[in-house]
Amino acid sequence: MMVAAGRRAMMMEETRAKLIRAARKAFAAKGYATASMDELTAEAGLTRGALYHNFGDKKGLLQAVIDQIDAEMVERARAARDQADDPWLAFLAECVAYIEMALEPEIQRILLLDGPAVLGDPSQWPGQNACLRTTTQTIRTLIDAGRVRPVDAEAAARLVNGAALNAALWIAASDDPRAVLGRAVEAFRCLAGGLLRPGDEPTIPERDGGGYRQADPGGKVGH
Amino acid sequence: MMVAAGRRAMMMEETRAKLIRAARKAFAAKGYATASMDELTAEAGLTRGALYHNFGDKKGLLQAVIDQIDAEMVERARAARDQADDPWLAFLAECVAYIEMALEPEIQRILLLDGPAVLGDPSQWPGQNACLRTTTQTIRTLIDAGRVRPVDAEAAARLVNGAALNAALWIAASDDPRAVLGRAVEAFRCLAGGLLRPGDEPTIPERDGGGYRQADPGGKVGH
DNA sequence: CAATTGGCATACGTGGCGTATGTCATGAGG
DNA sequence: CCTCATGACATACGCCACGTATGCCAATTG
Repeated sequence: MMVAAGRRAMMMEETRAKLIRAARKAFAAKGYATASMDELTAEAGLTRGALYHNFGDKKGLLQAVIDQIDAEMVERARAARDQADDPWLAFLAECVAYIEMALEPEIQRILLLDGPAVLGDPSQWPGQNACLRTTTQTIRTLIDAGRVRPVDAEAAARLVNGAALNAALWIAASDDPRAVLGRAVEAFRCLAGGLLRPGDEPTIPERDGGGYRQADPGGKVGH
Repeated sequence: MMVAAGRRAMMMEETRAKLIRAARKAFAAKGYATASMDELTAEAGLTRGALYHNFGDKKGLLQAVIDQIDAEMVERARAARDQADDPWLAFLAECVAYIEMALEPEIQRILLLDGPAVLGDPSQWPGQNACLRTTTQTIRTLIDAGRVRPVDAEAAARLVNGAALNAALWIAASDDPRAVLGRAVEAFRCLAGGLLRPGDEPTIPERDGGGYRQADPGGKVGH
C-alpha cells in the first residue's frame, strides 16, 4: 500500500517537471509578463488547475523555474572552476563561466531580467541563490589562503556577480557578441585583479589581444 | 497668432509633466506591472486618453519616466565628481554616488528592476542612458591621463556600473542598509583599484574601519 | 463665420489571472 | 465488498486592466 503511494508522488513530480519545462520555454521566449498560463499549461498537456495546485500562483511557478536554473548554473560553474588548478585562476574561470552562461537567452531573460523584477532582490529568494553563495565561499577561501585582500567576502561576491551579470547583458544586446565577450572578459580580469594582494599580480598572465580560454566553443550566443 | 500657438504647447508639456510625476510615484510604490493606468491618470487629474495621446502606451510612459530619472542621476553624479580634485578620486566619488542613489526606492524599482525587464538592456534605450556614457568618458579620460590601465573603456564602465548596481540592490534589501553600504563601498574601492596602473595604488588611502566620505548624511535610505 | 485640426474624455472589446466548484481515481475502514 | 474521505486535476466564473475606437470641445485658419 505504501509502495503504491509512491505512484502518486511520482506522477506529481512528473507533472511539476512538465510544467516547469513548458514554463522555461515560454518565459524565455515571451518574457514572464507576456507568457500566458493557458498556453503554458496547454503545451504541457495540462490546464491551469494543475498549475495553481502545484505552484500556488504564477510567481510560484517562476520561483520554481529559477530554482532549477540556479542549480544548473552552480553545477556548470563548479565544473569550470575545477578545470583550473590555481585557486585564483579557478575563481576567474568561475566568473567567466557565469558571464558566458548569461549569454543564453533563457538565463538572461528569466534569471537576470524578469526574476529580480518580479521576485525582488535575488539574495532574498527562497532558493537562496546558490550562485552567489558559492562565489562568496570561493572568495573567502582565497582570502584565507592569503591570495586576496581581506575584504568582505559577501560584498566582493555581490560586486563581482553584478559586474559579470551586467557584462552579459551588454554582450547579448550587442551586434557582435563574440567580439564583445572578449572585451568584457579582458576588462573583467583587470577589474578582478583589484582584489589580489599586492605582489600577487604575476598570477594573471598578461595576454595580448584579449584572448582567453573558451569554455563553450559551439555556444548558442546568436540564438 | 503664433504667440498663442505656444499656449497649447505649454499646456501639452504641463500635462506630460503631471503624468510623469504621477507615474514616478505609482511605479515606485507599486511596481510597473501592478500600477494601474486608471489610478495613475486619476491622481494626475486626467484620464487614460491623455496618456495614450502623449506617450502611445504604458511602455512609452515608463520610457519617459526613465529618461527623466536618468538625466537627474547624471547631474547628481557630476556634482559628486566635481567635489574631488584628483581624477581617480573623482571617479570613485561618481561611482559611490551611483551606489547611494540606487538606494532610493524610486530609482531602484523603476530604473534597476522594472526598466530592464520591460524595455530590455539599458544600453539600447532611446534615451541612450547618459549614466553609462558619462562613466565611460570618465574612464577614458583616466586612461588618457595614464592613471588606469589601457582597457576597453566601455567594457570597464559596464562592469563598474553593474557592480555598483548590484551593490545597491543588496544594500537596500538588507536589514541595516547603512552598515552594508560601508562594506560595499570598501569592497568597491578595492575592486576598482584593479583598473589602476601598477604603482598608482598610493592614491587610494588605505583607511581602516571601512570609513568613507559620506555624501548624503541625511539620506533617505531607510525609507 | 464656417471648417478643420488637435488635445483629451468616454465607451467598448479582449485577454488573462485568480478562485470557486466539480469530477475521477486512489487508499482507508468497517 | 462496499462506502467514504482525500487529493490531483479540470472546468466555469468574475474581475481587472490594457488598448482602441469614437465623441466632444476649444483653438486656429481662411
